[in-house]
Amino acid sequence: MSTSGQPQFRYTQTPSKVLHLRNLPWECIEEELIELCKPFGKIVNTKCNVGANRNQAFVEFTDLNQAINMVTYYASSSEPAQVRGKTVYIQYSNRHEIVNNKGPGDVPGNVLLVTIEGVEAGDVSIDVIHLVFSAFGFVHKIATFEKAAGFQALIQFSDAETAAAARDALDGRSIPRYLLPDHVGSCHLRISYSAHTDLNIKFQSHRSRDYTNPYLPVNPTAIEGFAQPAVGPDGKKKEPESTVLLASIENMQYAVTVDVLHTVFSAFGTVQKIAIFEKNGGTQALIQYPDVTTAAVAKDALEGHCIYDGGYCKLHLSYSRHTDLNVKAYSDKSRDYTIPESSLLAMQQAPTAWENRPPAPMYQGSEFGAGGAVPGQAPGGQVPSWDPNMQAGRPNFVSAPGTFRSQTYAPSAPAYATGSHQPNVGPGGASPPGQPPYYR
DNA sequence: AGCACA
Repeated sequence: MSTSGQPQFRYTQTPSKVLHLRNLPWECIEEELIELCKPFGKIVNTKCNVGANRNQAFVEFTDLNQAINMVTYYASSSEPAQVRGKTVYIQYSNRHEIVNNKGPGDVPGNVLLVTIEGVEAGDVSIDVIHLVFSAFGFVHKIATFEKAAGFQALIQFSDAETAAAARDALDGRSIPRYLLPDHVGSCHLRISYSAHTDLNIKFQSHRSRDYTNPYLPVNPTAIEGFAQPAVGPDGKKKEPESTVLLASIENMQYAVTVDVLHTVFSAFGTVQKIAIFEKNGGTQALIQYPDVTTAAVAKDALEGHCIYDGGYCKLHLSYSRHTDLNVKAYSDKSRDYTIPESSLLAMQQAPTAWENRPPAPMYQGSEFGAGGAVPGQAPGGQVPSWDPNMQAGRPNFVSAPGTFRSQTYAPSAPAYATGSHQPNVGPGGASPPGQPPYYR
């Protein structure tokens, strides 16, 4: 018989060596928490920018007495605890240790993963993204893509400091309205760190840009308005050949594993990579061969055939627009047979290859083979997994009014619409190169 | 200004 259902009342929480701090400035950083708390004892862990407004934090002392000292001190002090001039409210946390202090997206790096909420890929041009983020320093590269979380961009800066300045200033903010199409409501930026350090941009396109290499070839199929469906002599859509086959598995009464597919497709040559994913309620797989010829042979030989007798697991094959799959070397849904098993552990730091697709204008979807290090998708900052959402693309890609050729780069930075009230620019005292935006 | 979500 406990009274566990009883709510915690104010001022009656049991002491904990973990303190809960609230009303912090939203740009508060760990160092400021430590500065505030260390007079009372040793801090073993912190978690800042907690909550939807990022204005809460947790601080964990080595022992309970230190936490009690801090709480009692400020309970009777005439000077309230402050960070950046804001009064900070301190109480015991209802937990006794800080768990999971750093997720993958919290490990600082020079590449930001930006999720632009509430927009479609066509709503925010890469030039707008470039403009917004250039306020904090030279943007080396940008890659955009769509996945379940929404429209996302990886933005590469020179260093982690510049990236952090951009993140601190823009996370939770909106892109200024005048930079967006009228139909876009709000578009909040959610920014975390990517595990990438150097994006591999193969082409300048409406989805990717390498500003360090202006001579990088333009991918003509990736320019808005240029792409037209490739049509064969018979008037049907023509699929360009590829080393990567897309297999749709029909009537899948039995589990089809990576190993099963490897066995089936190895009959025609070396299988380099396999990825299995769900698409529209069905199961599909991508199978990569070293050359187009092998892929063509396998495609013709297996098309319409069943993996198991009795019409089970019938294969329908087409060429994928992927040219090089970016898959986890070893998982239950994917395999990279080109990676020696001995080096699987070293794969942890392997960079993502931003693969371009061959000229395949009927696919207006992403030309990239992988997503970024999305929290929850690439735990521990490991190699991002191949993203099944990339496969089908979006046939009805909405054209953005500005193509990348006609877009000019305004030298001045935009103002940011925000509900907050921070007059400050250049967070943390660091003065970013370029023109910092004003916030109002 | 009121408790983290990988």
